[in-house]
Amino acid sequence: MRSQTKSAMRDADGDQRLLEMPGHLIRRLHQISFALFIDEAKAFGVTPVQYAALVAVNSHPGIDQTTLCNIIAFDRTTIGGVVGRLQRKKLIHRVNGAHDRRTKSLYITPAGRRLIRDIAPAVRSTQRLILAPLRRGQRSAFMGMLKHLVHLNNA
Amino acid sequence: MRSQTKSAMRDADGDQRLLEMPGHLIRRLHQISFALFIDEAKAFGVTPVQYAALVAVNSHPGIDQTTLCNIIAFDRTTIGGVVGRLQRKKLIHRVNGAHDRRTKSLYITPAGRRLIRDIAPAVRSTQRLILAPLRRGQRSAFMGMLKHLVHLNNA
DNA sequence: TGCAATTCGTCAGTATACTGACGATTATGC
DNA sequence: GCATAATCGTCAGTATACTGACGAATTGCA
Repeated sequence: MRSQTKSAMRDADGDQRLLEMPGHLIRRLHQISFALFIDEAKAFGVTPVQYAALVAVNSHPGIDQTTLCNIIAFDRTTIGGVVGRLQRKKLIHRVNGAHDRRTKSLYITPAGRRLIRDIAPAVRSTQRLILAPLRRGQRSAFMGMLKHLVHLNNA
Repeated sequence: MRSQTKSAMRDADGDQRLLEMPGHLIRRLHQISFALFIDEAKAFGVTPVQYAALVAVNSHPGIDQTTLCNIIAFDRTTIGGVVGRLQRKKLIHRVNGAHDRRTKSLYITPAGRRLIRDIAPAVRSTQRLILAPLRRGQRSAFMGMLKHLVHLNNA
């Protein structure tokens, strides 16, 4: 890489700039944290997204899909598939809304409750692994900024 | 929410814990940064992923798809579709590898070069917007930790 | 009350992402 | 040189994600 033209050097720099952009690094960290979850929780066969939906349904029995989306920040269309897969695995069940017949009310099953209980150590170790490269003091600083970025950018 | 049982309160707390997990916040920040890019660059009709691939092809003329994946940390299967869409938009072209007939060599087109040049302001403002909620001094700290997390977790 | 506007879940379409497998091709070991 | 191993791009299958549209149902307002 010593004998290239000035223009080619500028191009290679552009490449390096790309790899240090926030957007690119955030995408990669998302890939990593998703993969870590799948790996740590592989005995349970659920994804981070499915786990999030399951926890929210457990906390809000009879919740409808749109409200669920608002809590965990999913897309209204995406949740259909996620909920369908949770239902297929018999972790939740779905009934037509009693008061509003447009809605579907979601309830966790005993199997779903068991999964939440049993998967807890894997979830904790996943979150620990994600932040493991940081020093102790940096972790809370990073989490604080992460929360700040998510909440402020939501508006 | 005042008259619920102790058990229901524990459940609602579980909900709150979920929303503060690194994995969940990273997923949301990824959604946000992806959406910001699409919005800022909507006049150009490319995604962050397509932009990354285009920049890498520009920096490495004749690169094959697998090497491209290694540079920008994509999946080998995913890149097929991304490159196909860039080709359909006439931003790159793809020819069979001269030395190794298993490979496809990728080259940027004049239109691709123009797009990289013209989209630059939108890319810059996207990266700025992502970090906008942080104070000046926090931004470099956040970026440093982000790089650290990505590089260390890669192993 | 009745009609318009809104909301809920879903569908089609498109894009990213990863697994496991495969044919074609190249590299390696003997 | 030749059989074996490894690699490249791709395919099928699955999962997440978002847009725009739609029927069904509810709400709001006149």
